[in-house]
Amino acid sequence: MKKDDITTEEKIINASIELFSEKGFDSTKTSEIAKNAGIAEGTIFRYFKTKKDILMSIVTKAIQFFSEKFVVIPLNKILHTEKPEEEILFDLLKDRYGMITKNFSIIKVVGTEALTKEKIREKLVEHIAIKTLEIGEEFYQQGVEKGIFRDLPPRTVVRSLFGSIMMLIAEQQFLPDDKKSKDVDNEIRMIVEIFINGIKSRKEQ
Amino acid sequence: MKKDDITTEEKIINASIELFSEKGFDSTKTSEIAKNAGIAEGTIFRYFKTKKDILMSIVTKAIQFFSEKFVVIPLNKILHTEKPEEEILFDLLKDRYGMITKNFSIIKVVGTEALTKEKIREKLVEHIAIKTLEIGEEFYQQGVEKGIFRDLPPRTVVRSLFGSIMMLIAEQQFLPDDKKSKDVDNEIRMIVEIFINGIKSRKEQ
Amino acid sequence: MKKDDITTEEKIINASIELFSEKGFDSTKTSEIAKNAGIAEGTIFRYFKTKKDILMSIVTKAIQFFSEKFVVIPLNKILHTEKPEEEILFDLLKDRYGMITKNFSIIKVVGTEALTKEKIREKLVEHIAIKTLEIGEEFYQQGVEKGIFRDLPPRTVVRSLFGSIMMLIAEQQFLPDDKKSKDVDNEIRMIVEIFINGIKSRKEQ
Amino acid sequence: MKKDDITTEEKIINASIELFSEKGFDSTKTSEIAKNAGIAEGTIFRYFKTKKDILMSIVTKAIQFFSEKFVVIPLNKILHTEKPEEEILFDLLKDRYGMITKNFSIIKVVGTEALTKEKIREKLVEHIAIKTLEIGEEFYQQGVEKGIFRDLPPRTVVRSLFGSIMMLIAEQQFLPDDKKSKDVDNEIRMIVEIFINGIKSRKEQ
DNA sequence: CATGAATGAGAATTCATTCAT
DNA sequence: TATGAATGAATTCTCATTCAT
Repeated sequence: MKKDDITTEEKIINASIELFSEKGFDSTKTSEIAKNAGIAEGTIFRYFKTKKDILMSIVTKAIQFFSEKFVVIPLNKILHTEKPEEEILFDLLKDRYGMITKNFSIIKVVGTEALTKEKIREKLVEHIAIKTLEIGEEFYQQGVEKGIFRDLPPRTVVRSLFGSIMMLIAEQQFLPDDKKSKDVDNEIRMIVEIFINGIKSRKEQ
Repeated sequence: MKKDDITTEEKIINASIELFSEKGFDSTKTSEIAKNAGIAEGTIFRYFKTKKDILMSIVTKAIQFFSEKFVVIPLNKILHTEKPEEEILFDLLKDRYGMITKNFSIIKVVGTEALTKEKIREKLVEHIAIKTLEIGEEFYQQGVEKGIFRDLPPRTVVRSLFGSIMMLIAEQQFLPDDKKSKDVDNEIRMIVEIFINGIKSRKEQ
Repeated sequence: MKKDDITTEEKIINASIELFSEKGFDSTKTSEIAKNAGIAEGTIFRYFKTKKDILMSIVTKAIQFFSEKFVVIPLNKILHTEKPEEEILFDLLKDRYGMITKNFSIIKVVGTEALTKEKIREKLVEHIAIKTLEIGEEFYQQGVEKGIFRDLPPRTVVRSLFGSIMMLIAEQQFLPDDKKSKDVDNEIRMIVEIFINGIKSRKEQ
Repeated sequence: MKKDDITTEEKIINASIELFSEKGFDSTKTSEIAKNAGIAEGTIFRYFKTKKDILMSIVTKAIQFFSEKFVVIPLNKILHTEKPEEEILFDLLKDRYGMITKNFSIIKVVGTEALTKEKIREKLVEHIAIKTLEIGEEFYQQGVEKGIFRDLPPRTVVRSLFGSIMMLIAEQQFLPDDKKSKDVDNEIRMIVEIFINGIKSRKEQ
């Protein structure tokens, strides 16, 4: 692996992700992709038959990547650990938070396209959303069986927790600096705490 | 005022919302808007200088509409009621859920544009996001003062609850029928319950 | 003749002359003509089949008007007077200058159109240019016969004098105030003087 | 540098000058420019952002070109010569006549635009009209100082002579062949003669 | 393989003209 | 007769894609 070992195809993909996430697919011109990638416009079409193929390549790679990261890896973590559930949850969510944040550009691209393209939405739902929920539900069920968690509808629990984390990510991505939380680690910890213990005052119980 | 009193401008706006939300702004042709609105293509430009102006009009109207619905109205509901907090929350979230679901097309349009357009994002954050959070935080603080809620960071609590509801909405909008929850009312009730009581087994306490 | 005795057709013509001379025929929209004339856009087409017909009407009227003013009237003045030639010339040119200046808008319109429209140019040449030259030449010939003027090619003399006056008009119309001559009467008098006596120093003779 | 070294941009400019001068800017379609230039319509917009930019490019280039030809070059001719004034004038005017006639298309384009566009008119006045007058006045003043010319208002003299030449050009450009002068050289010579000696019969003096 | 000028199909936009009221 | 909203043909302009070098 030499230093400049980035292929022309990768240059195109990277430039495209950056521009698509900034301005959207349709508003990004192939001339801009070329300039951003440091290549000639015509060169793009030696690697991708059409502009749409670039998008599809990004989407396909992203779904593969995230389906692996979200689905395969956590399974092992969850099943083979002795830590308390609160810790497991914190680790898991922090890991997810980091991964989503690090790859936010590509997620924005895929997510935006999913809004209007049935096919992409279906793949996203099938390969990531459903499986992620299933793993979460599995984890929750184990807790229920161990008597750690109450016997609530797992889907509802998992979906809600995931929503809380997504909202934290949205806040960090879209709010101006002076409006967003500073200590993300602590935010994640608080979210887990709230989920586990609820917000009701102890006096009430 | 005759029976079919829908102005040409409204026809254009409605057709545009439908198409923009389905296919996105750029992929929607003005010829399609015209056909969908049942008017000639040229007529569009008597009402909107450019295609982009249609989008801007939709966004502006939407922000006005939702800023009123989300910000002004709930304040009264929250401050002048004697119901238990759990009921207030349920009513409020159900109301929000209904409103978002009913106007999902327009929200999709505005949301999608906000992803790539700084200006729109700023307006959305300023007029809706921040204010909605503030009202939620106000409500939570009152509960804390009354000793009903624990003294947790209000922003975190509100954001998490809002995220949970948004995820329910996303599920309902994007998952295929066989994968999504059937009884939304009950889902909302569960979400409130989880938030208030947490998921920890009673035995643990 | 009541005060507001200006017909709708005249309103359209006047508004059109003003706008055509300011912005050109093609750049003037019928909507602007209507607004300027204080009528509805559709009304224009009750009086003129097409926008081009307005222009043609203006051009035709203008050619009629100027052909009368330039050709018929001066003939009499020239033939039935006892004043010295220098005075006749001054009177004639001052009269022409005033008429052109007063009607400059309409002349600008007709002139501009003549540049690109063969038909209009032909009419202008036939009905005004040639006849004006002929009258001038006739006047000059009389002077030659009387021994007042040298026997020079009449066309050259008349054309040159007319050019000098036109250039004065151009200066007055197009130069900024601080660059143009103040005393037009005197300018005309000077032009006549130069033509009659030349610019050569007397010492030289 | 190959034989047919005319750039695409030049093709567009040349085709545009030809068409604009024939039919006017607004009546010339970009499709016609493309056909006339032997290129695809879209190619035009690789070189000029808008159709108007073609016009502006022509105007700018023309003003530069003529300001150089009219202002810089003649100064030297006038100041460094020993010929009699009549000869200098004839040479100068013949030179101007040739240049204007050769570039009449482009002058027609710029002139027409100047009639309706303040900005262009200002540039034309500032860079060409005023300077040309100044040079003429300088030349005349020298003659006055040498005692060759009478002490008349230089502006009036120069403007009038320039007007006479312009009218000759107009005649040549716009009158039908059978109506216009045949021997232009002689016409120019006559104009100079008339200016220098006037039209008054010698007997009168 | 890379280039970038040229292409042309397709989209947005303009505006004179029509016509129901 | 006057109106002005609606029309749609005509035009400008965009940009992904091609292809000769």
